[in-house]
Amino acid sequence: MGIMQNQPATNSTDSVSITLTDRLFDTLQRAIVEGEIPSGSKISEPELARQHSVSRGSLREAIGRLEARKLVERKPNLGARVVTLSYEQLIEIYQVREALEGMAARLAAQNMSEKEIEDLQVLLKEHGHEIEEQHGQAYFQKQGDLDFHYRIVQGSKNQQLIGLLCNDLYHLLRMYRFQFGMRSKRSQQAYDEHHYLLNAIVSRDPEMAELLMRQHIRSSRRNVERMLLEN
Amino acid sequence: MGIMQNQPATNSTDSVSITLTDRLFDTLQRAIVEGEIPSGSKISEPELARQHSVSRGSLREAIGRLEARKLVERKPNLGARVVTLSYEQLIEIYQVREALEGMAARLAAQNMSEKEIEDLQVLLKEHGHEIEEQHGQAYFQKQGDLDFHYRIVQGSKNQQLIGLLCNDLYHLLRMYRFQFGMRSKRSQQAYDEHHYLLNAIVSRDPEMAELLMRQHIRSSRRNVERMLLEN
DNA sequence: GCCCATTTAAGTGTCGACAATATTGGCCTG
DNA sequence: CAGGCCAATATTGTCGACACTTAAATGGGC
Repeated sequence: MGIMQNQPATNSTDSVSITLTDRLFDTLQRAIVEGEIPSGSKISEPELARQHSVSRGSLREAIGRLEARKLVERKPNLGARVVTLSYEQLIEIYQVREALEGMAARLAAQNMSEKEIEDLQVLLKEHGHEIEEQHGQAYFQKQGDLDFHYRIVQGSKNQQLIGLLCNDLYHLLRMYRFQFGMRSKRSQQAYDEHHYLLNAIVSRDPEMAELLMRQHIRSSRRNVERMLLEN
Repeated sequence: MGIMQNQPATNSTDSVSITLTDRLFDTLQRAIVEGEIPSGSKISEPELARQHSVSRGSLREAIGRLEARKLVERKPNLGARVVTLSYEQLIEIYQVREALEGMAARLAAQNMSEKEIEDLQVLLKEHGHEIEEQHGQAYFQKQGDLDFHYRIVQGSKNQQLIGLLCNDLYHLLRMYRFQFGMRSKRSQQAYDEHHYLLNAIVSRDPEMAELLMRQHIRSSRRNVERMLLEN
């Protein structure tokens, strides 16, 4: 299901021997991101523990990780609450993305393998077809955009960058998209921008790649600003 | 009946380190950053727990936070190891810093208050004096540089940015500085670059501020590259 | 009826113990 | 003597229980 499933670094050998806390963390993260556990609500440790049939200790470890990813906030002796989404915070996230993904694009233009670039071209072409078929309403804004960005980030080969974006920021962003119902309405433009960016990467032009990625994200941010001000 | 639980918090002047896990986390983080717990070494939960007179549960929560800050790596059923510092990873950190702090400088040029800017000018002037007095060997490279960057980041007013830089990256960087003995030898140049950057902020020129910050960090990275290649 | 102190309940922080998994050392076999 | 299988040990994962803090409820005085 999830395209950027959380598979911490060692994504090879054993996929079953995951610890209980890990599974619990994944479950809770998905529940929070998709709004199943409402934003801003308090988290009762005994209740959640019973509900998932785990010990409070394990649950607390999972909550700790959620806190590290800024999905919940915890105050001593007061408990944890799911983070409350605000307009300002969303803008902040876009600013951080602009900086980090801009750098990712720069590095990707230098470090992506020829095969990775080819695969990305194929992926982009598929996106184009889907937009034509569905007039850009369904798939693209939902998962395709993240897909494309995800590959660019991976292509940077910078583990620090990859960790920050794929582990910390993307889940927060996904949470906003779910709960604010952010359908983009500009799939065609986004597709074009992806195309230009990919061309810069094909040309191995880091400067241009960073520039285009930053413009792309800025443009996306402005779109969000407009959309939220309409409500 | 009562077991001696309460320990009147002797060692540090922490104002509000309420929970035990918090104190333990601070202690361990410092120990790791300063190399007291060697880089790459395995962390034995029973031993550390006994050594610090805490339960294994509390220790595990602290380790979990250290893992979130990428100071330790943990593999299921195998335990945690202090992260091993590598040349490549340090370069990666500098690339991330270039992106994030560049954005921070851009935002700081827009969002810093006049008073914050004045204070920063005072701080920079002090740095200048210290460089003259000590020929730039002691204080500046050690804390002054981080001090300056810290204020710029705060001045961005972007909480996401502040969190990423001051919580996640800052300690990793400090760890490298400690263990690689990174004395800069270019305090004068760094001071000049700080000066130019601050001028851009005074002029409220975001574009220029970001450009100068990125050049400053790139220059710092190249210096590190030279230094490490000499060994 | 309202306010404040005190008691009561609920929730979080911390601990020690048990179960599952990995590592060490010894023993047997070739 | 080497190498691999197996028991014994140590370490990690998980659990339930107790201590302390905060929130809620109760009751008495005005």
